[in-house]
Amino acid sequence: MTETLQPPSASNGEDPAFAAPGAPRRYHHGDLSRALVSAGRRILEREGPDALSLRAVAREAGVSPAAPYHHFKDKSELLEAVAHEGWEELGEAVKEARKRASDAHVALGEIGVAYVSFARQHPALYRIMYRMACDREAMPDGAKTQDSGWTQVESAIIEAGVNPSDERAMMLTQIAAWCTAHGVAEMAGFKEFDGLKAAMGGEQAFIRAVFRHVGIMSGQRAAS
Amino acid sequence: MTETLQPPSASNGEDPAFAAPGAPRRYHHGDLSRALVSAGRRILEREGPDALSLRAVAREAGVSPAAPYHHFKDKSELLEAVAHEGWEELGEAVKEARKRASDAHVALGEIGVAYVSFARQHPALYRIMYRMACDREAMPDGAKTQDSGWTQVESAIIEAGVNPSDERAMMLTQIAAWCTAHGVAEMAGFKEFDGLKAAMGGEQAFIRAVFRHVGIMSGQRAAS
DNA sequence: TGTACATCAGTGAACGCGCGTTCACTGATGTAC
DNA sequence: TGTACATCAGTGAACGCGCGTTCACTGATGTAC
Repeated sequence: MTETLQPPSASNGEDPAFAAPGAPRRYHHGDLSRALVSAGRRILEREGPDALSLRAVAREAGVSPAAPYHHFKDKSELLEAVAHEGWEELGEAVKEARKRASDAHVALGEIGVAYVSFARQHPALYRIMYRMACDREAMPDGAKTQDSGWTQVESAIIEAGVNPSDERAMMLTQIAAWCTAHGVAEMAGFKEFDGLKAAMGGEQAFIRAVFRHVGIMSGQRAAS
Repeated sequence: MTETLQPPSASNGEDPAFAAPGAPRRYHHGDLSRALVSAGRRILEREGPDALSLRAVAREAGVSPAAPYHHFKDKSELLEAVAHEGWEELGEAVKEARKRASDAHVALGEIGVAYVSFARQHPALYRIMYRMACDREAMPDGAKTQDSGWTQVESAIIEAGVNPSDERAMMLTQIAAWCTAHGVAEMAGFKEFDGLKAAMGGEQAFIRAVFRHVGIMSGQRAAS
């Protein structure tokens, strides 16, 4: 039995949490906390949000159902961690999009497209990110920390010409942007739109067109 | 035992499905199918979407867990029926809003506000309406029948000046309208917006302002 | 109008399942001397 | 450098629960004669 356990200086890479699937695992995992979160994401990707149970996550990580309790208070804390990672990556994508945008007037649009693209690439993850936010009826913490999507959008709005001391205009523009992006993100996959998507040469073009049509994200109304 | 059963000509109103809670029920229910749907809605209202199990619905309707199977193939068919009723009512609200709108250029805005108001008044119902739509990645059937929201919006778009034979513009405007409405509907409850809502004198005013800010729903861009 | 009988719409007990969580435990690790 | 021991991070069995669904059943209804 001890034969299957490896010494601390195992040869399976520097991060034992991501050892090769078949490789025997050490009794102490190394970084189970992180491994659980990424197991959760794998389940989301493969089986969707409804399959994301605590037991399934433990199973996927190759660990007993009780093990997660050494790292998370309960199931919801684990799910929050998964969602949090999602928001961080979404923030990263938004940041990149903003960097890419040549001028301030197209930045909001680029951000919107990046946002929706992320949601469409990780639909199950996005779903639980939002479900947890809706459950507490608040923006996710991860969306508002420094460098997060929220902050990025705030800067982009200012750069697009909204007076930053006009609190109401700032807030309304933020809200309008988020609502639009969320709406498009959740509905872009609907079959009804397949024809239009094809006619436009892909989903990316379709998303752009919807944003352009909505107006706000193109920047021209941002300074209303 | 037979004493608690009533003859067919019971005195508890014409619709036996909605008899007074305490009143003894006949063995044959009368309209269990409908009673189950409204029991489902009561559960949604009271306990939220996660509590909506088939057993809970049967319990709420005062019937054994097996009874629903005489009316619905399985759980999901029952949930579809609940969602369907939701879409019908939403369509009704949209229709009313359109009637109320004095001129074609404000109709889309009015529709948007009505849509969001419905979602906000029945958040749990709206949640499962949408969840089921997302599960099959398509607009709900109930949204597209005659007199439904979809049809109403279509007409409103035409009246607002979009050329009905320009399929792409029609479709894009439809999509933009739905995405926006959905986004606002799901996010309007977030705590972050409480301050702004209060400053504006209520949620209704807030919703209107967001739509105005987004642009599309005010009609001025509908004829792009 | 009364009776026999098929059909309808319920009952309630049971099935197997996967879930979240707890518990006493044990192997592995790291620190003090 | 070696040893004793506290602490950490796992195990695996068990708990009670509510779920969706099936089943043989039975009471109520409606129809044919």
